[in-house]
This record gives sequence, structure tokens and C-alpha cells, in this order.
Amino acid sequence: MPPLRSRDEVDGHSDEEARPRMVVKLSRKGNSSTASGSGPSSSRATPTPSTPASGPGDDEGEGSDGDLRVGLAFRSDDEDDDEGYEQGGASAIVARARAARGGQAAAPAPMDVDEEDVDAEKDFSEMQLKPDHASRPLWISPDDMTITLEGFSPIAEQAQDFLVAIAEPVSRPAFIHEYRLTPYSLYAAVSVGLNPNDIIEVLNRLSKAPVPETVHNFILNSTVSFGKIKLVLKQNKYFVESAHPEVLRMLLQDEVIGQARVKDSDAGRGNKLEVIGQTSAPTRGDLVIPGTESAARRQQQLQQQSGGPQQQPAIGPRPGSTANPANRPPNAAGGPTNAGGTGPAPESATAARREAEADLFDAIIGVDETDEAGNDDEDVVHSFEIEEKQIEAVKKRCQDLQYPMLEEYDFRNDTMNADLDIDLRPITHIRPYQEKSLSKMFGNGRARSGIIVLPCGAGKTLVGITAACTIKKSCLVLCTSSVSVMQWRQQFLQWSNIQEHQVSVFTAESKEKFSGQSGIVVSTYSMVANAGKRSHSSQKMMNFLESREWGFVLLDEVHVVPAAMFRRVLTNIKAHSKLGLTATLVREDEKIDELNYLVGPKLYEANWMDLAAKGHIATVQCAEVWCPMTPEFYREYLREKSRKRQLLTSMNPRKFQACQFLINYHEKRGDKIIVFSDNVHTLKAYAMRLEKCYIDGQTAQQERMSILNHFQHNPAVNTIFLSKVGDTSIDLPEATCLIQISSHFGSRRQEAQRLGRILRAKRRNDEGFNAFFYSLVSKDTNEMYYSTKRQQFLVDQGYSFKVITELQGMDDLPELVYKTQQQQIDLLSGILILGEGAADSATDMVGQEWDADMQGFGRSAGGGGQRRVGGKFAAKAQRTTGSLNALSGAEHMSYHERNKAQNKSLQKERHSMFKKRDAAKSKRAKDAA
DNA sequence: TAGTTCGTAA
DNA sequence: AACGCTACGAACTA
Repeated sequence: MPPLRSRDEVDGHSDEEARPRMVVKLSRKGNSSTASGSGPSSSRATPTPSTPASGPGDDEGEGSDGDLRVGLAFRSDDEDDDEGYEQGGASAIVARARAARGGQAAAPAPMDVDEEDVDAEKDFSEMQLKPDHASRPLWISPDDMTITLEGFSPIAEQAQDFLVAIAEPVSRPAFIHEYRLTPYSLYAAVSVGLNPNDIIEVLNRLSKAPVPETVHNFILNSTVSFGKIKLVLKQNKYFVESAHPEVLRMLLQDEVIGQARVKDSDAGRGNKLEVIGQTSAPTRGDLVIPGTESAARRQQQLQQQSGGPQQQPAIGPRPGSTANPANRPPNAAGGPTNAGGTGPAPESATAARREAEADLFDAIIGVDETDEAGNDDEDVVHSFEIEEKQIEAVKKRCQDLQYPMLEEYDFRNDTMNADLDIDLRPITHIRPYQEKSLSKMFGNGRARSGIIVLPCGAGKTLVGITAACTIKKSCLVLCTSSVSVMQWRQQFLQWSNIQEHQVSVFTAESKEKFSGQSGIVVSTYSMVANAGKRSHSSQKMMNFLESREWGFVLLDEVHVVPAAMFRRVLTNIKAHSKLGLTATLVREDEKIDELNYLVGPKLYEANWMDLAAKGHIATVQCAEVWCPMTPEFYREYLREKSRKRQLLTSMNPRKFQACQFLINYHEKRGDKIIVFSDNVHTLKAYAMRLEKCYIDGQTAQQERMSILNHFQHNPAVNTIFLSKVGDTSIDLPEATCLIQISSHFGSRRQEAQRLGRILRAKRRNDEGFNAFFYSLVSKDTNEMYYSTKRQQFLVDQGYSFKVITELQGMDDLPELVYKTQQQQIDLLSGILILGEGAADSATDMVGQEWDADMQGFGRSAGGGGQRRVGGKFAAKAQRTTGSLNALSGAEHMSYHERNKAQNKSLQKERHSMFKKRDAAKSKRAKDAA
């Protein structure tokens, strides 16, 4: 089902009463209409018809729902019979699928005429399609290893599960998903237990045409050396383990690795090619991940015989406030549980369907079976020991040698490290995709190190906690900010039975150790990585952290790990297994290969739209609100240099008003609103003028908690303003609406992460969107370009942005701020003075004047000016240049020129994952010519 | 409580 | 591509 149902008016909710009406006029920005011909924005051509009449989106939505049922009915018939799937049922599927789709062609839907799709059709036209190709959802390109998935196929979901495991998602709008096979993605696939021949086999089954020879070879060649060796920590000793003795022999001949080998006193064996250990291959055995259905099932089997309510735990009533300890916030129980709040009936149907699908998927793909059964011929594992201190070097070396090491922790056989008495609370149940991601991690009964990618709000935290509850050893959690440190601790207490004294916090403020043999420490990267000055107490704490072994290290926001010296934590801390969590894993840049050996391969990645469609995360209406600049502001804008421009665009009175209007509108709807601003001055100005709370870096820790608390529980506090602190790791379960002012210089990742803040929205209903994401953009300024750029990531995830050019009724809003021209001019002059203060070292006089007159803008700006003592002169010189330019009118020219340049760079600066595709595409074009 | 240093990201 | 620049947060110091 297309998660973004086309709804061309945002006021879909203001139906009954006399709520304020927000009529939205859509402009044709090329991206919001369907299938614009060309240009960079055409990749936005998700099916978002601008008029209801054309509504293929809705139709297709119903249709694909029908498809799903059709597919299922078929599947439950010959669940175990693959041949039946291939031949017997195929034509039936086609016929019924066609019928369900209302006779529409089964070919890639015409409404999604993306440039890629055009290419795809061109490429695929020469393929020899299988007779039953219509029932098979994949197109595999022989040239560039891309795989295109028809999202409307009845088995698209299963196919997608498979593709995510073996390929990198490139772009996943609603109907056509594009993936690419890369060595890394195949590495990840192999590490979760898939074997290359199975991959090819499944691809072949899902593909409309036989797997091209090139792809076939690529998979085999890429994986020939993958997954052959593992790094296992047993009894505090590191072993390189492999089922392939010849590989071990080969590695031992390598300089680095050979030296790292532990030479026993019984040197009789020498350092030659002998293989030391033999052990049976790991199997998942009876390991049960807590909180899963099988865990619940097992428990129920013990209690009663009736198998009926098996699915109940996962789909039943959420652990409500009644079941929660009284001292916990009642709403807090809602987050990561499975119960979304939609009606129970559809949910259980969905769950049943989901279960059937999962079984079928296993039957087709055979992931779990293969994992265990496929090892039949490998139940002898050879190993040799290597020195602990050489681990890092060996890992790097193995990566270089194309033999990346899997890291696994055989925690069930670890008797050296004290167990931690931790388990999920009985009322806690994890969702299917959480279970899926964890089953990748624990698939063979050991803890694989790796990375799980889930959108924020999808319960990353619970995944981490469940993993910790499975391993049951001492655990270190690392976050990026002190706020999230507190949240992790709180979540541990909430979801697990861990005792308070066993969860300790290590930040600048509080440095405590847990009592007893084992426990959990939550800290920040900078705290643990810091190599410089340390207070006495934190040094003591660090000694504690470094002296002991950790069974499990949780790396929150793992994308920061390769950056700079954060990675030091990985060498400082002795960890048996590592799990990285992130919402936006940077793909296909240098960082990814470092993460591959620093942490591990990507174990699982969820699709945002899928989770939204299933109600796990909110469905979001994204909109870009164009706010015209007032003439006064625009005049100044044209004159100023970039720094002050940012202030001018973000403080634009019309934007101010739009923000006020949206806040007003959504507060009346009962939404909880977060307003983001990159610029702290803007943030404060808005917050003060609109009389709302704000949190920035200067806000004291306690005050932050207090504000967040009020926001979540106090009906009088419905809006808060956040600076960049909110970008990482704060999660606010109550927020349902997000407004972004000042989106300058934003990254796609930032945009995605901000959107993630409202994905946990809990007010669910069936009428469509339940969360709103607005970007306020000052018209005809460079904000426009950044905005488009920022949205690319989300567009690739399948979100579509509406452009709102006019908020009707805004001017009628009582108490509208900056309504008169005089007020606007006053605001402007304030900004101009502030701009001086912030742009370069303000003179004392200006600073004082401004401090006295414009208290609302806070002291930190003045402080900021004074702080930068070093740059004083340079800044002055710059200002002179700027003024001259402005006087001579050159600034005006430079504005246009810069825009051109930005326009160009905008086309060029696509996401790194697009760059390669572009390159490949042009190459293909060349080859064709 | 403010100022300094370090680190991250665009 | 590499660099320098800015802005900001976290931890530490006095």
C-alpha cells in the first residue's frame, strides 16, 4: 500500500468542527507533480498526483492490497512446494493479480516514469523473459549489478526482505525499488549466513529473466573469500576460526597474521600449517531471543496446551500503563511495542498474514534452514589463536586480504565473565522486524557483531536492549549526547528487569560504577574516547572501563564511530561483541568499509515506508512551505553576505508568521510540535516571541529533562524549540509535528534524522497521516536549493514533499506576529545589529546596545563574538569587502552567479550512492553509442 | 558559573 | 580532491 496516500490538501483532518482551516495551494514545483520529464527533480516523481481525479496512487493502493491477499491465498496452498510456486501457481497468480489490479498492465506502472525506469525498460527489453515473468518481481541488470523490484508484486515484501539482505538499497519510492549488489552488501549477506549459491538460486526464482551471467559471476567472485573466517573470543582468548583449513594456512603465511599467532610453549607444532582446534559448527540451538513470539510460545507451551492464542503476545494489547510500574510515565510504555493503536481486528489479521508471510519467506529463501543445514559439510571448524593486542591489525589485514573476519561472541559458553541478571520484562514483546534484525545477529547462537539500521522511532533502543538481554553479560552503551545517555538508562529500566544500581551513567556530570560483578554502563563517545585532559574521577572511571571485559558494546548512532577518534573506543574497550545502531547509515563512501571492520557488516536495514505502512512508525506528510520575503528583508538579503543572509532568511517575518500559524493550527488539533532551528539565535528569537520553551546546548541538563517532561506530559506545553542538540538521539514520543525553520546547510542525514523525531508519533488513526513535517523556506533565497538537496534522502526512502505556497487564513490569525511594516522593520534592524554581532567581533558598544535592546536574542551571541578573538581581524577585513561589494552592486551579481553555481552543484552533488549510478548510467549510454 | 579545549560536521 | 572556514556541543578547569 502506498504509505503516502495522495491527499492534496493538508487539511484532511479538519473535517467536522470549526477548526481553523488551512487550505493549501499546491504549486507545480516539478517534484510534487507526477513524472516531470527530466532534470534532477524528476527522481522525486513518486506517484503523488496533484489532483484527486488522476489518483492512480489510491487505486494502486487498493490494488496492491488485493495483490497481497491473492498472493497469500496462493502461498498458504503450496507453502512447501517450490516447484508449485514456479509453475503451477504462477499463471493463477498472474490472472488474479491482474484482476485485482483492475486490468492494469503488469509491466512497471506507467505512473512512475522515472528516468531510471526508462533506462530499466530499455535495458530489460532485450532480456529473455520467463514465460511466467509477470509473477516474478525482479529485473536484474546484467551491466551494473542493479536489481529493480516491482513494489506492487504480490511477493514484493518477501523479495524485499531478501534484497535488503544481499544488496544496497539505492532508491525506494513507492512502487519501483532499486537495489545494487556490491561486495559489501554481499559480505553482509554472507555474514548473516546466506551462501552464494542460495543467493543466486533465489534471485533466479524471483527474477523475470534468468540471472545474467555477469551477475552470477559477480556474486561468486565477490563472495569466494567471504565468511570463511571468524574471530571468536573464547575463554578470553581470541581465535581465528574457519571451516576451511587451507584458508587458515594461507593466512598464517601472511606476515602480519602469522606474527600475531600465539605460539604455545609446545613449539613442537611450530608455526607451520597445522591446525590447532576443532569444534563443531555453531548452531542456533535452543537460543531464544527474549520478547519474540517463539519466546512467548515456548512459555505458553509450558503453561497450557491450547495453541490458539499463540500470536496474542505480539499483537495483543500493548503493555499499558496499568501493567507498568507506577513510577514510570504511562505513555512510555507505548513506544517500541508492537501494538500500534489501530483497531485490534485488522491488526490480528495483519499479524496472521505476517506470520504466514514469514513462514513462506523462510520456505522460499530458506535463510534459517540454510544457515544450519547448509553447514552439514562444515561441522568441523579449525582455529588458531592470536594475540589480543594484534586483533586490530589482524582485522585490518584480513580485510585487506579480502578475507574479512566475522566477529562472533559465544556468550553462552563464556564462563569467565560474570553473567548479568537481565531479562526483558514479561510484558515486553518485540516487533517482527526487530525480531528479524536480532535473528540476523543471533542466527547461529552466537552474537555476531554488526550494524542494524532502523529509522528512529522504530525501536532501535529496544533492539539494543533485547540484544543485551540475550547476551546477559556486562554491557557498555555509547551515545553521542548526554541526553541520550539518560534516555538509554531510563529505557533499560523500563524494558528490562535490570536493577537501578546495575545501570550506571558515565558522563561529565555523573561518574558512577555499577555495584557487583556485572552491570551496564551508559556513556558518551567523547567521554570514553577522550585522550586529553581528564578529571581525576573520570580517569578512575576510565581505568575501570578499560580494565574489564565487556560482553557487549552497544554503539548508538554508529555512523559517528569511524569519524576521527571516536573509533578509539573500539581499541580502548575490550568487547566481545558489538552492535551498532543507526537510522541513516552512510553508504558507499570511505566510511562504510571502515565500519565493516571496526564494527561489523550491516546485519539488517528496514524500509521506512514499509514500517509506516504497517503502523510501526508514523505516516508522515511532508511539506515545504514557501514563505515570501518581505521587501525590506529581501533588499537586505540581496546586499548581505552569506552569514547574515542566513539570519535574514530564517528571521523572515513571513516565515515567522507561517511558523506561528502552523503551531497554532497544530496545537488546536492536539498535536505536539517540535520546531527545529540550526541557528541558535533564530531559535531563541522564535521561542521567545512565541513564548515557547527551547532547548539548546546551553540549556542545563536538568532543565532539559524538565522541559522534555513537560512537553510529554503537560497538556499546556505543546510546542518546544530545539537546536541541533535535538538532531541526535533525543527522542520525543509525543511529538507529531515538526517544523523546520532555518534549514541552511543541512545535510540529507540531518533532515532524515529530524524527520525521525516524529516517526514515533503515537496518535494513530486510520485516516491517513498522523505526523507532519514542514520545512519553512524563504522564497527566492538559497534556502530553496538547500531544501531540495536535503530532501533527497527522504525522497529516496519513498517520501514525497508537497509544496505549499500559501497558508490560507494566516493573515487572519489574531495576534499574528510582526504584522505591521513597522514591526517588521524593527525586527530587521534588530537582526542587522545582531548580524554584526554574530558575524564578526562586535565592538563592545554594539554588543552592549544590542544586549540591552534585544534581550530576547540571548547572551551567547555576544559571547560568540567575544569568543572568537583569533579571527577578529580577518573578520573585519571580510566585512569591508562585503560592504564594498554591496555598494558597488557587485553583490547583486554575485548573488545570481552563486545561484547558478549552486544550481549546478546541486545537480552534481547527489548522494554518493547516486554518483555511482550516474557514472554507470553515462557509461552505459556511451557503450550504447 | 563562565571560559577553554577538543571534536564533529557541513 | 583537499583544504580552510564556521558553528556548535561536550567535557574540563578555575
